Amino acid sequence: MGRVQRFSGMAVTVDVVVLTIRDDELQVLLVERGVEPFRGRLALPGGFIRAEEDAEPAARRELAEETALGGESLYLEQLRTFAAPHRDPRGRVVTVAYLAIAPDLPVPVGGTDARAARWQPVWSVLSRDVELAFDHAGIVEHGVDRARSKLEYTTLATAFCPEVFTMTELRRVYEVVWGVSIDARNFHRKVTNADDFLEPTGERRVLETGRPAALYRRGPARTLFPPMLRTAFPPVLPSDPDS
Amino acid sequence: MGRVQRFSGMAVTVDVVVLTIRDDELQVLLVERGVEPFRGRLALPGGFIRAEEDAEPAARRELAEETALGGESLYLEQLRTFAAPHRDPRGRVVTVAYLAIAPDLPVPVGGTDARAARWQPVWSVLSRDVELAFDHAGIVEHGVDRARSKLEYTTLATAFCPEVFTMTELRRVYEVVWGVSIDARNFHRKVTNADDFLEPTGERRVLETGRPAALYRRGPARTLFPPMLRTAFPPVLPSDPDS
DNA sequence: TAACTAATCGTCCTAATGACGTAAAGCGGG
DNA sequence: CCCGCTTTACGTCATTAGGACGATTAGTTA
Repeated sequence: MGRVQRFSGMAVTVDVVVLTIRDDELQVLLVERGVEPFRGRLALPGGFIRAEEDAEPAARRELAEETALGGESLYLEQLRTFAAPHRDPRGRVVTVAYLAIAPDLPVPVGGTDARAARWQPVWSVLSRDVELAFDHAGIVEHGVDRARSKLEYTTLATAFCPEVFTMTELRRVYEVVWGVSIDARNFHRKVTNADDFLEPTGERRVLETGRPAALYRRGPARTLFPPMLRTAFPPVLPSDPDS
Repeated sequence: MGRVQRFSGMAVTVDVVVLTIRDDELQVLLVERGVEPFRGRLALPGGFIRAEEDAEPAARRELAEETALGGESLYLEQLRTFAAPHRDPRGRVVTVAYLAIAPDLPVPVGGTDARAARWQPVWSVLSRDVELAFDHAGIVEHGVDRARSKLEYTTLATAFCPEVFTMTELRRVYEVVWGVSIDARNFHRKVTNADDFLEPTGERRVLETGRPAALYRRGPARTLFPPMLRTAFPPVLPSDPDS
């Protein structure tokens, strides 16, 4: 059986948009590039898929190598593939982009790699205040768009939360990602009515102030019914047929 | 600047899941393979991305070459990328899968290519009664899944319809793709209330029997609000909306 | 003990929608 | 020309989801 490279040999990479909520802001994980092209510029963590490796394991491996983010508790889904002919000045590079959602991490992630990994508010990327390498800004846009959509009809919001969390923490996820404010009482009613979205742990957490909050963990449901519909669509991004 | 093939040279292809509704069934467009591997087996239309070509143009080109389907009125969106190391026995082939939706075509499509293109009911693929080449059965599953979901939140259903269509034709799209039956009167009310989903043409079509039906064309809306929620999720396999 | 804060529960009212009845607009046959 | 048949179009009713917002609860700190 002949090798196929004679048809079209292209480099294939993975890039990961890791989103989290820090300081009541939606933030994305970026690494500073140590080599040309775009040396010193911020970019998404990622790298080449190995010869005997599927795309998703490659995404988890690159994430672990560059940002010391363990893949275990990390939500990861394929976003879309970017294949514009000249998106990489080195030659033909096709990248499979992934979207990851992480809870707010107790320690700032530092790569085992030479490059420094850091969290950056997504608005600074979407507004182009921070310029990313390659077409990574567009990839971040797609990732944020996907996350915003999936909060509506899936239980993805819990991926932003730690193992156990309060109702208010979950509500903050929606508020921060969507950029809206939500009535705490209606949110509480709706979320507790949705089947298998949340499981009460029975425990409660005492905060500095106010009534102690009940603690929940994610339920088995992956789709949300009835969905959390955004009545008004906040200013976001250019429209996109995907997601 | 060095070439990048030294990192990981892989063949990159596109494959297209074209869905339509024929004979009140959801059908997928397949081509018979003329070469090894899987010679004679049915497969999705597709082929290698050219050196200076983006993925979506490649999908439209392959579709035109193999199935004589013009890309103009065709809805096309990226589905996802399949990159399992041994999905192609010839070597490392990564494929970017696309989903296309077409109205029922007046003439059966014949490829300008040597291979014959034909429509096949999706249930025959999903049930594995018809075995496709490579991992294409799984790709079809993803495509059908995507189409079913997007009927809920987007105006994708109109992509199954011709330029102008009746309310009943649109309702049949939902019934066939979801495999459910829908009350014609509630559907009519809901669809006409949704903003910018449909535009009445003012014309009406006289059929052999029954009251003439008003004709509509797609409105500008791409998302559907309020969405068409599936209350019950039907079995994925054999669909029989009648009876 | 009072003041304060945040979480939780409850009430009202409107919009959405499932179930289903009924009228309208074409046909063919007597 | 009316009648029965078929399919589309419109209406009614009852239930439910959900937005706005009042009131209560359970902790804290002063």
